[in-house]
Amino acid sequence: MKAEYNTRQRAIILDFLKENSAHVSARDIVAHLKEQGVCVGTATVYRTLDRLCEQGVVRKFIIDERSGACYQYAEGAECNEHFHLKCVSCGALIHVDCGFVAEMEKHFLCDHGFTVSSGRTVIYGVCSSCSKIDAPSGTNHHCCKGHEH
Amino acid sequence: MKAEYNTRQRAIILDFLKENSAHVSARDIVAHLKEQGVCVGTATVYRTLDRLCEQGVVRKFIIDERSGACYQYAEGAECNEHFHLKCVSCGALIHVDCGFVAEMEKHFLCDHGFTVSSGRTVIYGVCSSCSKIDAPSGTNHHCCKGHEH
DNA sequence: TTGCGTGCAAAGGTTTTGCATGGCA
DNA sequence: TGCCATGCAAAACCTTTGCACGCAA
Repeated sequence: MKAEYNTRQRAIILDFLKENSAHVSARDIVAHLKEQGVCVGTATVYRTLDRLCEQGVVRKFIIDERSGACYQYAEGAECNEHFHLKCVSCGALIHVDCGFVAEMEKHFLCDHGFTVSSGRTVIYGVCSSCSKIDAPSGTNHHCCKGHEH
Repeated sequence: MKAEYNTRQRAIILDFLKENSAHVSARDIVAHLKEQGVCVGTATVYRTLDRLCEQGVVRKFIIDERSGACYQYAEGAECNEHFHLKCVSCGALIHVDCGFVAEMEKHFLCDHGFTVSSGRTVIYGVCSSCSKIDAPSGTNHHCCKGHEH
C-alpha cells in the first residue's frame, strides 16, 4: 500500500476540476496554473491526474485524439450514467445525463451481451443550433470550436 | 468540387484495409507497405486515410489515445442505419440493426434536439465473448487482435 | 528521517505541414 | 497540360520518463 501525500499541487488541480463542471484537458490545467502564477510542471499535472483517475476521483475521456484526453471531476456514482454528444458541425460537446442512458446500456447488455462503456462513448451528430442553421449544402464545416487552423 | 485521382498508393492502402476485417492503425499500414517493399510515405497514408474517411469509405476509431487511431473498411452505405459496437478488448466491430437504433435516434432528437449520425457513431464497451473471459484482474489486455507488441 | 511528489528537460509516440516533384486525367 | 497526390523531412502535439531536489508525515 502506498502512502498518499496531500500536496499543494494536488489541491490546486482538484480545485480547478471541481470548479469546472465541464471537461478540462491537461493543457487547460497547465494554462490555468500558469495564469494564476502557480508553478506546477506539466509532468506533475499528468501524474496527479493519473493518480486521481486510479482513485476514481476524476474521470478521463477521449473525445478527439487531436486534442488529447479530457478530465472531469467525478461527483458521485451517478456520473456513470452519462453520454456525450458531439456536434460535428460546431464541435460542441453536450452532456446527456437522462435516464435513457441506463435504458440504453440495459438494452445492449440484455439483447446483445455488450457491456457499454459510457465514459468512452461519444455519439456524433448535429446539435439543435446547427441543424436550424444548416443549409443542405453538403459541405460540412468540420468542427473546431476554439481552434483556428 | 474536387477531382479524385486513382493512384497506386490509394489502391494499395484500400486493398490492405479490405483484406483486414479487423481494425488497423496507420502504423500497421506503413509497416505493411514497407514489408511489401512498396515505397509510401507516412504522410501519404494519413492523407489518404483522411480522404477515405471523408468519403465514408473507411471508418476511424479511437480506441486508446496512446496507440493512436484505428481504421476499418466500411462495407457499404447500408451501414448508415446501424450502430457500431466496438469491443475495446478484442477489437471486434459489431453491427447493431435492431429497432432500438431508431428509438435511440428519436429520443435524442425529441428530447435533446440532437440529430444522431448513426454511421459515424461508435459505442465502446466489451463484447459478450470478452466479458466472459475477462477475469477481474484489473489489467486489460487492451485490444489488438493480430498485434503483437 | 523516509520516501512520495515535484520540476525540469529530454524523449517517446502519433499526426500534421511545407515544399518540390511525380503522376493521373 | 493542369492540378492533385506523393515523398521526404521537419515540425507540432500530447504524454511519459529520468533524475535530483523538495516537502509531507
